[in-house]
Amino acid sequence: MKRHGNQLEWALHCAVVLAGLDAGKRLSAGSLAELHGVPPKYLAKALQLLANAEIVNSAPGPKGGYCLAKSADEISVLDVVDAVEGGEPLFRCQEIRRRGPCQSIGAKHFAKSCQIADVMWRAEEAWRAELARVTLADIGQRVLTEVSVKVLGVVQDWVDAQTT
Amino acid sequence: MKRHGNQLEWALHCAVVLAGLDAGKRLSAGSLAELHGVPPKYLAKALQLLANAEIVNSAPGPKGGYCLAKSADEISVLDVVDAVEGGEPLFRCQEIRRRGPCQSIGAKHFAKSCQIADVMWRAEEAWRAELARVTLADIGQRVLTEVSVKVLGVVQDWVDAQTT
DNA sequence: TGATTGCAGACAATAAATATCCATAATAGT
DNA sequence: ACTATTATGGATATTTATTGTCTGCAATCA
Ligand code: FES
Ligand code: FES
Repeated sequence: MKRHGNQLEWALHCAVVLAGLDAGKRLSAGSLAELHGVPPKYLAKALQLLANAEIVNSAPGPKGGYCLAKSADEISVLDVVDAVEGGEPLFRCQEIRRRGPCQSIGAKHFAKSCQIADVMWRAEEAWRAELARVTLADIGQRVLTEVSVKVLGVVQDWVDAQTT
Repeated sequence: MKRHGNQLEWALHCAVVLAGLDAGKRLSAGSLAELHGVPPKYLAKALQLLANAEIVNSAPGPKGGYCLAKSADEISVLDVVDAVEGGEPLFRCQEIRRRGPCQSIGAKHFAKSCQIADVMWRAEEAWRAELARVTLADIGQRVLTEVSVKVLGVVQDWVDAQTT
């Protein structure tokens, strides 16, 4: 089976699409999957993560589907990333400094975190800070000014057709 | 989102240990593996990546092993990360914006990169900048001041025993 | 020469990501 | 009340990435 891509990219795109939706309207997981050309059942899992994180609001039944749970300027890209990735760090330290000849040394001598992990985590904080600084509203803004009117029109028409 | 494997932690620790080595001395892959309590044959793969990236210098035969290829203040943490992870980006965009109802639109309408990928890559640049700012010498410095003398002594003695 | 070590590639095992399926519950329209 | 639509959560299968091992070869040193 074809390799489709990653949940994070899907979730971010869905979030931005939902941010551009008219108030009161919703899009189903199936519609969002078709729009992005990804497997519907699997995308539904990603959307569930967003729903659990209270980034999107879900409703079952006909006319159900997803919409943003709060205004687009209250949702950062980091919120979406953490929701999908479970907030796990990029760098995972397994405390290898305690092994080998050091494994007999008492834990009290290793109070602080490893200096190497420190560096990696500081960098990760810089990454997160950058993601926290951008909201879905910011991206929506840029999309409106930077994406060609042709693409914008096709997507808008298609979304309108789905939400009638 | 790509997460970092354990090889990175191993490689970083090895690099810092080599940075603290007396001039002219070397440590074998087996010794470094024992010091960190990791599988020797697999650690050797990581060390080969560092050697290919010309971060460490390798020598075969008895008295062989690894030492830094340049001075510790010329090697950034980013250099090691890129060597081990192959310089691949954390966020991989699969251009899902071109699928679904948009797939019939000509490629010329999609000239620039996706606004979402832009955000992710800007954040990644912040991460890389932070890693580029720190050198092995910086870490060595911090280790000397922050790690307990007990641990420092055990490691130093053990390294001395390996390099006689 | 024999022992030690790094190198490269092939291979096997394990973990993680990707993808599907199903049973259940909620909702809207009839 | 009935049906069609949709989200949810769990179970499961499939594919890919990571982790780990093995072997043959070349370089080095005593
Ligand atoms: S022990 Fe994990 S990064 Fe040092
Ligand atoms: S198409 Fe890949 S991030 Fe938008």
